[in-house]
Amino acid sequence: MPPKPIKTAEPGPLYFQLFNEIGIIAQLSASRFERVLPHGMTIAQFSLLNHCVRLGDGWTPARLAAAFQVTRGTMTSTLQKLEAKGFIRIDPDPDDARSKRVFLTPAGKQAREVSLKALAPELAQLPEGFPPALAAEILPMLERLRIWLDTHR
Amino acid sequence: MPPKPIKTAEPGPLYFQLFNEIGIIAQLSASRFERVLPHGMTIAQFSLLNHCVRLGDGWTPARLAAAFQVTRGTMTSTLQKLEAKGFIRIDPDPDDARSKRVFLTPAGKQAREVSLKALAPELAQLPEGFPPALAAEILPMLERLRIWLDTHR
DNA sequence: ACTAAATAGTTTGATATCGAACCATAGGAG
DNA sequence: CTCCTATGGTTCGATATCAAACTATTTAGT
Repeated sequence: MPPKPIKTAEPGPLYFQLFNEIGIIAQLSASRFERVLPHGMTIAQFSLLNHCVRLGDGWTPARLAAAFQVTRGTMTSTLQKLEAKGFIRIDPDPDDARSKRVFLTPAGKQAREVSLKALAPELAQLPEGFPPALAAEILPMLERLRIWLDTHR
Repeated sequence: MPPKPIKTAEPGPLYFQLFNEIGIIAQLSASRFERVLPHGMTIAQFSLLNHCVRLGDGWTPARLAAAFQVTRGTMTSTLQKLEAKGFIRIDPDPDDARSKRVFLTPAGKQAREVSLKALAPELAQLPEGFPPALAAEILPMLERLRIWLDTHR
């Protein structure tokens, strides 16, 4: 049996631990948020409303699916839920008969506001355990990782 | 009513963005890993095998559920799948009649090896986009966040 | 010693998500 | 113009997960 090569370090376990931590944090934060969100409002639904408020609406479902890294099927489902509640309106795209456009309704904007208020106390107690400075520090690195994962499929 | 403290900035959006990135990375990495894992092997199953190899077996399902931050019901399901494939053995706990103990079988250890090998190429191309040094840098911060989220429910 | 509360594991019903198949439309290549 | 490929959206079946209810056992309080 060959002797173990003297590596600086095996990076495998490191990355594995990294993704493990990230997975657990995602799970913990999701369940935390969903607990305080108004009944029937899920993270996916709120995120979509939030996205449209912050970046403007009129997006196509396909672009929304890409933005949130979910399949188009999943996005169809999410949009149907939101439309059923009257939070969004889905119009045909005038330029492309295959496509559609998603618009917020006043009720949708209001639902987003309510959800935001419900989330606020949860976010407010976070800095005590994890200072905003730290969050600001790791955010660019996480972005970098996300972008790389996204582009290199 | 006390006057509003003069904040430097609203930390809300920052944290929101943080959890958003983390959620997307979790999703991307999970689907990435699951694509290369041997058929029928899920992240949850592999993680459990890996956990038992690295930290030793003989754990109770309840402790495993806590370690992976899933419900006991979910852990029951995962363990049943692994037991059906002959990758683990579940014995009664001699000290506590309510409890059980989970042990790896040789087949389980081997399945973990095979999965690890399947994962290796995926991990190997990661440093090009995200250097191990960066991973090592953010890992402690993520741990801190995870621990805080875990303890402060 | 007895009862109440906590804990371990399972089961059940609901749901969010995925992957694959499907149809309709758009855009090029010849 | 005609096909061929790419794209947008939907649907369907499978699955992993959760929350809640349930049984069995242990632990603690009185």
